[in-house]
Amino acid sequence: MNEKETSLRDKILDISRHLLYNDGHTSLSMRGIAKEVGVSATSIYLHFDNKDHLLHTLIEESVEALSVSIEERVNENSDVITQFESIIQAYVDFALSNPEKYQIIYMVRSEAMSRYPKEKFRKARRCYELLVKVIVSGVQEGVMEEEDPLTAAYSIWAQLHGVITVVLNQRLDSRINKDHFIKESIRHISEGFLVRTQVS
Amino acid sequence: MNEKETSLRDKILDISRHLLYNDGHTSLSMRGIAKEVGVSATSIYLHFDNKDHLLHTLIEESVEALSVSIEERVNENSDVITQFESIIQAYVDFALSNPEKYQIIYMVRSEAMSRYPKEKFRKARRCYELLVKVIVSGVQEGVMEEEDPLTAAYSIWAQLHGVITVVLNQRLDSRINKDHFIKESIRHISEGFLVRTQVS
DNA sequence: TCGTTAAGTTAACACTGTTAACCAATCTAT
DNA sequence: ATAGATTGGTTAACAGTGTTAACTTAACGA
Repeated sequence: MNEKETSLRDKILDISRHLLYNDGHTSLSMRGIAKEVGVSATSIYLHFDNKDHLLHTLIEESVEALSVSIEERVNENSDVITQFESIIQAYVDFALSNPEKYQIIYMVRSEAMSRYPKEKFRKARRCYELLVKVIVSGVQEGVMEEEDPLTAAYSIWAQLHGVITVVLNQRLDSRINKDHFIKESIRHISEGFLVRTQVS
Repeated sequence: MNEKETSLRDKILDISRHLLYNDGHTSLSMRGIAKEVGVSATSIYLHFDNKDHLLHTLIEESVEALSVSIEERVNENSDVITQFESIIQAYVDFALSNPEKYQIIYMVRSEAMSRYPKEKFRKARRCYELLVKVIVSGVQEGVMEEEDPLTAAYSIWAQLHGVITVVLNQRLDSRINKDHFIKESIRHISEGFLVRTQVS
């Protein structure tokens, strides 16, 4: 029965994620989730301590999915520049094709995040460390010039996050083509970190 | 009396901004604001249609302050590169020295923002247009190479926003020095848009 | 001085997260 | 096999939320 029927816990998570993404996180209510799942509101408390815990679990899920998605894509090629670019591309692709999961990472912010257990942040650092390793290799091979790879890695994530936020939150000017914006932004960001090769 | 005593409306806005920034926006309640102001909860409805309207007013205030702050700083010097850099610096400085106001622009997101009156977004575009003008000048003078200045402008804002978000939300690794991170990020971002001058 | 308006109030409604108390089924150990 | 504990669910209740309706009370103009 546990095989065919997905567990209540998972059902709660799935429906919560949908509601959270579609209706925003202030209108997300335990009662609303419960009704959608078809169960009593208090049943949720059998699987999650409280609303915070539920949200934190959603975030954790998303971070894990993002990490995996990036790790899958970067191992294949061994050329350091394409590794660098494929990490960036993987990050952006994940965000754009899993907006629910990506947004959730940053959506439930400030208030609930201040209560987010600190040790879970460390899990998210896997991505950072992967990028750091690539940057270090890049510096060794002379295609990058970073004195401080850790700072550089965080800077790249931050810039990418900004770009994605603007796109997903639809704060782009209507005159701007979304795909063009993304492509140009990625180009600028990675060019900002690669040593320029004199072309002409 | 209207001179010495600040209006109730302004008092509500001030206290709301503080509460919003300090306690997060889910724990911000009309009743809480009212209690802090020292007035009945329903009195707020005499000045704002509802909670959304109150939040939107806070955002508008902040956007206005940001715009003014940037415009003040960029007019003085006429060299196009320093103009470009001073816009960026002004944006970052505003965000870091007015975290309450800056964060509020993006804090009340997703759910409330979808109800944010569209025409007010246009007000925020003043910053963008200023930056676009500078980029166009930069291209003319040959210090930049942008085919699409509008897209470039949005890309810069987005990247800066990402960097600032990471800093203000304290999602930086503890091993990273904040000021160094900011300086390096700004450098990378603006270098990504300036034509490289062969130094050596 | 009467009517209108402005700025505030209290009472109430329909929500919210969360806890306590309870119930029924299932598993476990004697 | 059966008594006891555990599991997974329930309903009722509490305190707190946004918001509306109805009411007061003061100031102002005709």
